[in-house]
Amino acid sequence: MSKCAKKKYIKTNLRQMTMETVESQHDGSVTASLTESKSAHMQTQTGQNSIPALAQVSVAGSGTGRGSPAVTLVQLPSGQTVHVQGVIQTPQPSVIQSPQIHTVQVATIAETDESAESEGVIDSHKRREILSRRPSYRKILNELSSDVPGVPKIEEEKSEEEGTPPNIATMAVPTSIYQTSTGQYIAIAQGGTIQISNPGSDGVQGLQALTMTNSGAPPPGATIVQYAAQSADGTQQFFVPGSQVVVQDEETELAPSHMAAATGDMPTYQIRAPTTGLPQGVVMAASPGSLHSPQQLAEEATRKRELRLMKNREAAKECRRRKKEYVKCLESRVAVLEVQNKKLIEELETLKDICSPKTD
DNA sequence: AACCGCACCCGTCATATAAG
DNA sequence: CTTATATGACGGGTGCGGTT
Repeated sequence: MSKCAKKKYIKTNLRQMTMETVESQHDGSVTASLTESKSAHMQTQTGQNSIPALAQVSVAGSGTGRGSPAVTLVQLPSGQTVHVQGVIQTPQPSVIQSPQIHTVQVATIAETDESAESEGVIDSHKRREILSRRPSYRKILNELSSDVPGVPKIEEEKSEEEGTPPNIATMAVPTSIYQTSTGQYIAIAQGGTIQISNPGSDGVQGLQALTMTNSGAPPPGATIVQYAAQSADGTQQFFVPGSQVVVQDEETELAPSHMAAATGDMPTYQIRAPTTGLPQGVVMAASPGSLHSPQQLAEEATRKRELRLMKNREAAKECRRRKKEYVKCLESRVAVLEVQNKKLIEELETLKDICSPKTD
């Protein structure tokens, strides 16, 4: 294993471990430990505040070791003491449990000592089956959000606070999306707008838009874009319908008046008459249904693959964003539960002092 | 300055999960 | 069942701060 790989291995395991600890706290009966990678593990005991029947319990002694199930001593208001075992036990695959399941489990265990233990075993099997289907972060977070007021939910649609960047994933459904031989993406919208997304840059920042004002409205489904990686003069060319060529200027050359200039640092483009034949490196993409030769089929397959990669790239970004949000949500939840737990413990101590006079 | 460890980010692949 | 989407895992890159 190379050094880098080893580093990755350790890093990944650490993250997995911390996440599992986070997950453990969802069952409510184990310690909550949470940090993604800052490794400032704060350990706390989560309160059972959401269950009225268990409003007055003392939680003590918990095992959090990886590999040893967490056992928590819960003292019921009646004075009965029960051992509550953490539901999630290593080396169980990483699972995330919703608070609802946790509620049921704790309530069941609290009934009696022995029956609770036996039922707990059965329940754990059921739970494992349930938990083997890992819900998405969106669902988890939304569940958490419904529990904790003030925690924003992850919406299906992108929030507007992100400034609605011209993202391919969120823009009005384009007529066609094409991938060039150099990895750039060209999306042609219904209105004749050409959007060019550069790989390597953030899909948002790398997006450039062209508006064709004289393209003559090609029939839907018949758009053909031909792209040249770089012509001899160092420019980039896009061949668009109407036997025209969109040429990316090298630097700050002003775009002609017959096309909308890109704003800011965006490169400018010109529509020129096509040069002789197709330049080398041209990728021709056609709408489905018009394929003939094996070469075109191969190109179509490549295009599909690139499209899939692009989608997955965006999905991965979104997934990471959600995961971050999820972790933040858990962190805030832990903080809230810590405070609540502290209060409950203090309250319990007070009640103990009041209700249990010394029997000496 | 060079090196190292760490944290973070990204793209891709494989696969689990959801949707149709 | 098939297809689309979400996510874990992995490898690679970058930036930063500490150490030599």
